[in-house]
Amino acid sequence: MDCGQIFRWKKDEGFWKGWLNGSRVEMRIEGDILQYRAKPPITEDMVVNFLTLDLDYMKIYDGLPRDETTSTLIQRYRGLRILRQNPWECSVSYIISASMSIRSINAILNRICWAAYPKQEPSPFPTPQDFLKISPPRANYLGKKWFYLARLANILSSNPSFFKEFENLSYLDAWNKLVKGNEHIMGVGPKVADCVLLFSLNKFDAFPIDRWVLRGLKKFYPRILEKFGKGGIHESKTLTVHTYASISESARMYFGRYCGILQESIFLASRINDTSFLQCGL
DNA sequence: GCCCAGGTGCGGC
DNA sequence: GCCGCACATGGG
Repeated sequence: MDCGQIFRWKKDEGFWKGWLNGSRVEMRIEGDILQYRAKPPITEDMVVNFLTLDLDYMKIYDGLPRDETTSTLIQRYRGLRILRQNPWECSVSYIISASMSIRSINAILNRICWAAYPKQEPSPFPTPQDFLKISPPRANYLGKKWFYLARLANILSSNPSFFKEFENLSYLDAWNKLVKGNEHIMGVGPKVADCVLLFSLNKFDAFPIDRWVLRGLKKFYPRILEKFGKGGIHESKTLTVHTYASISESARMYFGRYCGILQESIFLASRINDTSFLQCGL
């Protein structure tokens, strides 16, 4: 809930509190029991869907490779799940996320929500229509990103089912459409596209590669990267679309159909040495 | 002040 | 196609 997959959830009095389909939800785990508190528009099916309780993670783990590193990661992060987010909110979050710290992303998203609905506290995430009504908190706030968010909001208000078109596509078709096709969204590059596909469009074979995952692959799975040559991939330089797609494909070949689920473990394991991350308490 | 954060679009070769 | 750069924000 607070490691950067989804944003704006807070732990308070033992409950994780956040938003689901525009309504307030609180949840916690007591022993083996998952409890949630929510009002009528929220159904149990929604909670089940949000937490991907329909997925059999034990079966998914069984399908992952048997090497020692993978086994260790599975053990260490057992219980870590992919959350099914709203595609619009997810896209906004990750368009903003580019080259930002997770803390900043949270702060910015909270600010946008408050700007849209200042009377509600805490504020839900704005609909595309309501996003278009707000003006940036100050001049040039977020720079070009603000413009990208407005473009996306415009697309969605004229075509609310924009993201539905991606549901029946294979991962690769969806990714190509988002990154290169006519459906390209400004601000959505190779990595953000993977996050949107994995976290909101059911593409569990998406494998987002950010600086942490790249470091993690280098450290934990050097063989996956070896075909790119020694020192062929420099951390400080951004990957070209071609190289990105190639590494992503290698990961998919090695980890299989649910590589996206293991990706989250690699992300966390890679970040665990980072001091700013230690404050998260994971 | 300087470096680093869940990268991307753009212009110059 | 690849490379280098600007780009906002906020914490260490």
